[in-house]
Amino acid sequence: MDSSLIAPAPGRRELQKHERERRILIAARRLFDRKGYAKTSMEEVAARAGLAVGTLYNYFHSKDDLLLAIMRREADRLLRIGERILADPPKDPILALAAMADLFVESISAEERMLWRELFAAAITSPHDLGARLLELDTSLVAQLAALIQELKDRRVLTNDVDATQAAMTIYGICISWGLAFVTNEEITVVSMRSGIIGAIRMIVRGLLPRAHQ
Amino acid sequence: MDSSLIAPAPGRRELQKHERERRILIAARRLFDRKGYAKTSMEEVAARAGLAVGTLYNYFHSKDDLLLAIMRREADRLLRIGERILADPPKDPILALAAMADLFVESISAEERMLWRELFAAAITSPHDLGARLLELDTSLVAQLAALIQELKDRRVLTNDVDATQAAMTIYGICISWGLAFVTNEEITVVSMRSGIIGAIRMIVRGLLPRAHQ
DNA sequence: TTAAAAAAATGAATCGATTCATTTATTGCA
DNA sequence: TGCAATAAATGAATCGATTCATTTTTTTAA
Repeated sequence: MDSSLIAPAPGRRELQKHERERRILIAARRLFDRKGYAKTSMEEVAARAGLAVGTLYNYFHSKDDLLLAIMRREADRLLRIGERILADPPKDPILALAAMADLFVESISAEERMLWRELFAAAITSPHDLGARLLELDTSLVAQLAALIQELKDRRVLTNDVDATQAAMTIYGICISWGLAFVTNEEITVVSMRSGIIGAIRMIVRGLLPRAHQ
Repeated sequence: MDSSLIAPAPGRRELQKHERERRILIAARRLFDRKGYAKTSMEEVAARAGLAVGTLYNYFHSKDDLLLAIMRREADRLLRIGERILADPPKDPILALAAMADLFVESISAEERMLWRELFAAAITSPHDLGARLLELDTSLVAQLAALIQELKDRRVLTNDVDATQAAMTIYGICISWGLAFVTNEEITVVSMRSGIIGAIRMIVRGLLPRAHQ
């Protein structure tokens, strides 16, 4: 008989671990989507995954942690697309920055806004834990944005006065504040969030002061 | 004998109500400051206020609601100062906008940042409840900022192209994102938050495009 | 193959926010 | 003043996240 199926063989444990983690994530995802994050209890997630509650905590430190794991995929996808834009950015600075902002818009609208809302709140509440892990993402995105702006400066498309990091943080901050508005306000659509962000970018690029040559 | 003290007189209930609300707020404030919001239980607040837990809920819908009531004062002060700035704004647009932003900085740094952090998180989690009430404040502040920008446009200090509301939302968004960074990151000081915000305002006012006349 | 060791799973217990049926206090009125 | 009506206070009960001592499974080594 095949001992790898009947009798436990070395490595079995590792496989089981992945399989269970996957099962937990799928169960949680399904329930969070159907009933909402707050209304879903860890008991329910455990039941759907065919495990005991305590077991969930061997895989994820907390309910929020479970949520982060679910949302993480989207965030990673985001960074990869960002790399691509960076490799060959649009010539127009507004379009280039808008392309980066679109990543943010897409990722935040790819999942239930309720889930992002809970994730944001959890990240704020535990800055050392969840928050720190989301911050890594922020930092990477700001770095990408800063690299793009530096590139545009080098091409003389943007003024040399500007500090690329500062500009990146500012634009990213605008994305965050629109993102927060979006996830907390059902009246804000993906379209209005997008045009709000792009409008702000256009304004920043052009400036508020009257132009001599106009 | 004085019936208003010994025997219940009409109006006694009303007085008692205010007194108790005050006692609850003071007790909660003291405990939140000393032990932190999360570590303080409603039982403790009740005990310190000399009441039963259930009674707290006759005065405040939830623990978060209690927190909001504590922070509310600061927010109202903010709006009143905003009115004053609006009445006689600095001539320089950057200084004028910075004065408004300073309000935000002051109010957020006047209390324990941990309390703002919890309040922000709670507002995000319950957008219809707490969030809606904080949103009123945001809306008022954006309106003040927009009024200021309109004033600067009328004086021809800012370009006529700009949409005052859009600019106000953008600048306010930057304040919010810095505020979030501040409350979630101990390394960010009041000074660095302030200079970050003012730097961003300067950048927005001047724009990123190269200037013909430079 | 088997027994000890290590890892993982388990679910009862804890802790805290919130609810609600019951009790107590206040008010309005005769 | 005394009684019914109303408002407020009460704390035991509920519900859910999280912990942890115990049990079960898997691995290791003889």
